[in-house]
Formats: sequence, C-alpha cells, structure tokens
Amino acid sequence: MLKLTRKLEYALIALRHMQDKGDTFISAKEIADMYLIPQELLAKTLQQMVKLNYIKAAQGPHGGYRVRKGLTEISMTQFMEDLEGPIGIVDCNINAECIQLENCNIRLPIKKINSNIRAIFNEIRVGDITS
Amino acid sequence: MLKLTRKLEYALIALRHMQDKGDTFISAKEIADMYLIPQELLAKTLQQMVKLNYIKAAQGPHGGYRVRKGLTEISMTQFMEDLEGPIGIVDCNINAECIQLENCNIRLPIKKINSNIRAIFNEIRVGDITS
DNA sequence: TTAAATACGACTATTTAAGTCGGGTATAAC
DNA sequence: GTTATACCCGACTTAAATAGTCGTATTTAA
Ligand code: SF4
Ligand code: SF4
Repeated sequence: MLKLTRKLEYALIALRHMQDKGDTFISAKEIADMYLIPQELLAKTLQQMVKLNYIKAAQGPHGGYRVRKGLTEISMTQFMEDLEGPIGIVDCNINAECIQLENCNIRLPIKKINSNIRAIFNEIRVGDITS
Repeated sequence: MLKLTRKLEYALIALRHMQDKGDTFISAKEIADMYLIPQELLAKTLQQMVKLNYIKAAQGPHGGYRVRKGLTEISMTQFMEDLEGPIGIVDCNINAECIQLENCNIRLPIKKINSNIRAIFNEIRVGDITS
C-alpha cells in the first residue's frame, strides 16, 4: 500500500550519483555495481530517462550518462508521472473505470486526499532529493 | 504506484453506509449488493474490523454490523495501519532489509517525504470520510 | 427445525512489479 | 579493421502483492 516503485528509487539513486560526478559520463554498470542494483533493469530505466531528455547518453567505451542541466527544477510529480504514469491513490482518480463509481459514497473525500498527496510531490523538486 | 488497497476502500464505503443507518445492524450482504462489492471479501474485512473493535457484530437473522461510537475520531493513519500494516513509501521506512541501504544516497530525503505523507493521514480522521 | 447471518481459514486467481535475455548499434583504442 | 565497451530496444519470465473464492462451523430469531 502506498509504495513507490523500485524503478523510481533506482532512477533517483542514479541521478544523484551522476550529479555528484558533474559532467563526466557514468556507465550503468558503475552505478549498478556500486548500489547493487540489477544492471539490466537500471539500464532500461536510464534509457527511459534519455528519451525523456532527463539525461544525455554517450555510446562506446568510456560512454555512459550524465544529467542534463535543469533536471533538478522538475517537480517530483512530473518526474514520477513521466516514469510511472499518473498518480492516483484510487482508480477513479486515474481512469474512472470502477463499478462502484456510480454509488460510491467516499469518492469525493478520497479525491481530496489525492490532491493533498499530489500537492506534496508538486512542492518537491527532483533536486531536493538528488542534491 | 501509491495506491490504496481495495480492502480499505470497501471498509470505508461500508463504514459510511453503516453510519448513515445509525444504530441498526446492517448485513454484509446488503452492503455488498448495494455497492457491487464481492460479498465474501467485504465480510472478511468487516470481521477484521470487529476484532479491531471498530464495529460491533450481531449474529443470526437480522444480524449484521454497526459502527461503534468514537470510531470517527480515529486518525486515518491508525485506521490504515490497523487494516493493512505500516505505511512506508519505501522498504526502509517500514523495517525491511534493503540491500541498497548501506550505500543508499536518497534514503534521508525519501524519509522526509514519507513523513509528509504520514502527516496528511494523521490529520484526517475516519469521520472526515465517512460522515 | 429452519433460514439468515457472522466467523475463520485455506485456497485460487489476477494483476502489477521486478528482473532477465537476446540481438542490435555506436565508437574509442589498438 | 578488429576488438572491447557501452548504449539501445523489445520480448520474455519470475516473483510478489492484491483480490477474490470456497467450505465448513457457529449463532440465533422466527
Ligand atoms: S469510485 Fe469509489 S470505489 Fe471506485 S475507485 Fe473511486 S473511490 Fe474507489
Ligand atoms: S535504503 Fe534506499 S533503496 Fe533501500 S528502501 Fe531505503 S530509500 Fe529505497
């Protein structure tokens, strides 16, 4: 209940590590080894972040990834939703396909809570975690 | 990611319904039928709440459940943790061994976020949802 | 005695998250 | 130009968590 995904954690750990190293390219292997993260899984995540323009990749020997400027200003809400899809503590906050929906007597108060949680992540920037 | 369990939703729906009906005993079947909730699953949840002293049960025909006084003052944190166990957006916030723990570079900022989320649920009482 | 209801535990199914594999492309170093 | 390193990409498999079902026993009002 209410868990972040492992992928998000790995992404943040990697970002922080890369940020510490400045402009040099860091390989997925280096990070995977250092933090005991499954390499293939981390690689996939980093590749996703390349597509999102969060980081820049360099191929070939001595290649790897480095963080793009400006990433730290992105809100955690955007970061999380880019990587994992919309945040919603219940189904009707995402796609509305719930058989209880029509008679549901808790929908509105729950929606309020969802807003509160989103608000928390809106006020946190990626840089607050990775710097 | 960050989902409430269905069980919690069913519990809240049931509590709200029972509260609307005052002191009369409401059967699991009535609630299950009304909100299209799987009856056996709802029943199990209600039984759990009986053990927690959240509601009172009456057996036999015209039996059922009714809400105990004072339930509405309980915080959502306690309610959720009673039903589903400790809240923690990552493993190390609960206890669980995490192989990254020793070198983890995001543990502290994540812990802060977890506190923020817990704070939200601490300030919400069950009655805020079921009344 | 019967029927409606709770009580419990074991079981199965479904969904989601986590992790793995195989084959490809780019590029620096020799 | 061969080799080794590293990114790229999609399909696949496994594991874990959630959701739902079933069988049987017990209580009790009518
Ligand atoms: S409609 Fe009610 S039961 Fe369905 S997802 Fe929303 S809150 Fe939950
Ligand atoms: S130690 Fe780091 S990786 Fe492990 S659960 Fe905590 S935050 Fe996540």
